[in-house]
Amino acid sequence: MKQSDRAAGTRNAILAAAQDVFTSAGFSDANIADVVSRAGASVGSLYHHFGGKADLYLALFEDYESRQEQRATAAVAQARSGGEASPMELFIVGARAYLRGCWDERELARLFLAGGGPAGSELLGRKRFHQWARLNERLLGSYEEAGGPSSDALVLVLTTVVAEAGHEVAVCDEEEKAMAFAEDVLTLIGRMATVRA
Amino acid sequence: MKQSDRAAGTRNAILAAAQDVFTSAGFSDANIADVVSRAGASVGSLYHHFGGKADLYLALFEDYESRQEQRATAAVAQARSGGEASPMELFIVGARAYLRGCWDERELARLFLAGGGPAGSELLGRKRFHQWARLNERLLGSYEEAGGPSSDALVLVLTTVVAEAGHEVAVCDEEEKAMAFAEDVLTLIGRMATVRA
DNA sequence: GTCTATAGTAAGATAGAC
DNA sequence: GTCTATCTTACTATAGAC
Repeated sequence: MKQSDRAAGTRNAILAAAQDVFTSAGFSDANIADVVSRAGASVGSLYHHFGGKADLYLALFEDYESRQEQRATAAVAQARSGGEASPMELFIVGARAYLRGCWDERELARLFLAGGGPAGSELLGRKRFHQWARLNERLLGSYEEAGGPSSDALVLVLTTVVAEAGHEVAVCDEEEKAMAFAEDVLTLIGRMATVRA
Repeated sequence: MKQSDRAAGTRNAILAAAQDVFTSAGFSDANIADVVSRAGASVGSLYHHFGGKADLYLALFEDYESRQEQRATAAVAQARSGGEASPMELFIVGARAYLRGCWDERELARLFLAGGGPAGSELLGRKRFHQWARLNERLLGSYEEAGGPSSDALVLVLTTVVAEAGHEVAVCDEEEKAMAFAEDVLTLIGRMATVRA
C-alpha cells in the first residue's frame, strides 16, 4: 500500500503542476521540463503515469468536464425533486450551476475555452459539446413549435450561449460582475424560448 | 513590370497553396515544405514575401476577415438606403450576409473557427470579435431596457450566436441545410430581442 | 526575386540503471 | 516506480549563389 500511495502522490503532484504550467503558458508553449521540475518529479515518471504531454492535458480536461457535468446534473436533479417541472426552468438551473463552476474553476475554464490544446483535442471538445447539446435536446424537447425554428437550432443556440457565457464568466475579474453577467444571460435565454402570442 | 508581376504570381500561388495545406492539416500540423512544393515555389521565396509560417497564416486570416466585414457592412448599407430603419432588422441583415459568407468560404471559415492558429492568433481573433461586438453595440444601442438584462449581455450573446452559427453553417454538407439553419437562428435572434409586454 | 542547401534549436520521447 | 542521460526528429530560419 505504501508504494501505491507514493505513486498516487506523484501522479497528483504532476497533475497539479501541469495545471499551473498549462494555464499560465498554454499547451504548446508549455514544456514538460517545467511541469516535472515544479512537481518535484522526473520526466520518466511523467511518462510512466501519463502517456506524454498530450495525454496529460487530456487527463486534466476530462477531470474538469466530469466535475462540470456532475454539478449541472446534481442541480437539475435537486430542482426536479423540489417540484420544478418546466423544462426551460430546469435547463436554466443546470446552466446556472455550470456557470458557477466556470467561475470557481476559472483557471482551468480559461485554458480549455481558449482552445489550442493538442492535436485532436478540439475534436474531443466538439464531441463533448454535441453530447451536451443532445442532453439539452432531451430536456427541451417539448419546445418544438409548428412553423417555428427547428428544435435543432434552438438547442444549438442555447448550448452555445451557455458555453460562451462560461468563457466570459471565467475571464471576469470580480465575482459580482461575473454572476451579474451570468444572470443577464440566463434572462435572455428564458426570453428566447418564449413562444410569442 | 514583368518582375513585379512574377512576384505577385508567386505570392498568390503561395497564398493559395497555404489555404489548401492549412485547411486540410491545420496550422501546427501543416509544414512549410508542403506549402512551397504545392505552390511550385521555394522556402526562401516564402520567407521573402511573408515573414514565415505564422505571418502567412495571419495574412490568410486578415484577408478573410476583411471580406466578411465588407459583405456585412455592404448589406446593412443597402438595407438602410432601401428604407429599413429598425436596428434589429439591420443587425439581422448583416448577420445574414455574414452567414452567407461563411458558407461561400466554408473552407477558410472552418480553419479559423476551429482555432489552433499560431501563438497569439487567438488573441487577435478575440480582438476582432470584440471590435465586432462593439459595432453591434452601436447598432443595437436602442434596445436598452430598464430592469432588463444589460446591453452588454445582449450584444455579447447575439454576436456569439452569429459567430457560432457561422461555424455550424461552415460544417454543413448541403447548402440548403446550411441556409435553413441560418434562417432558424436569425429567427431566434429576433425573438430574443423582443421586449415582453 | 528566387532558389538550394544547411545550420540551429528546441522539445518530446526512450533506454536502462536503481 | 522513479530517475538521469541521451536520442531523435522535425521544423523554422538563414546564408549565399544565380
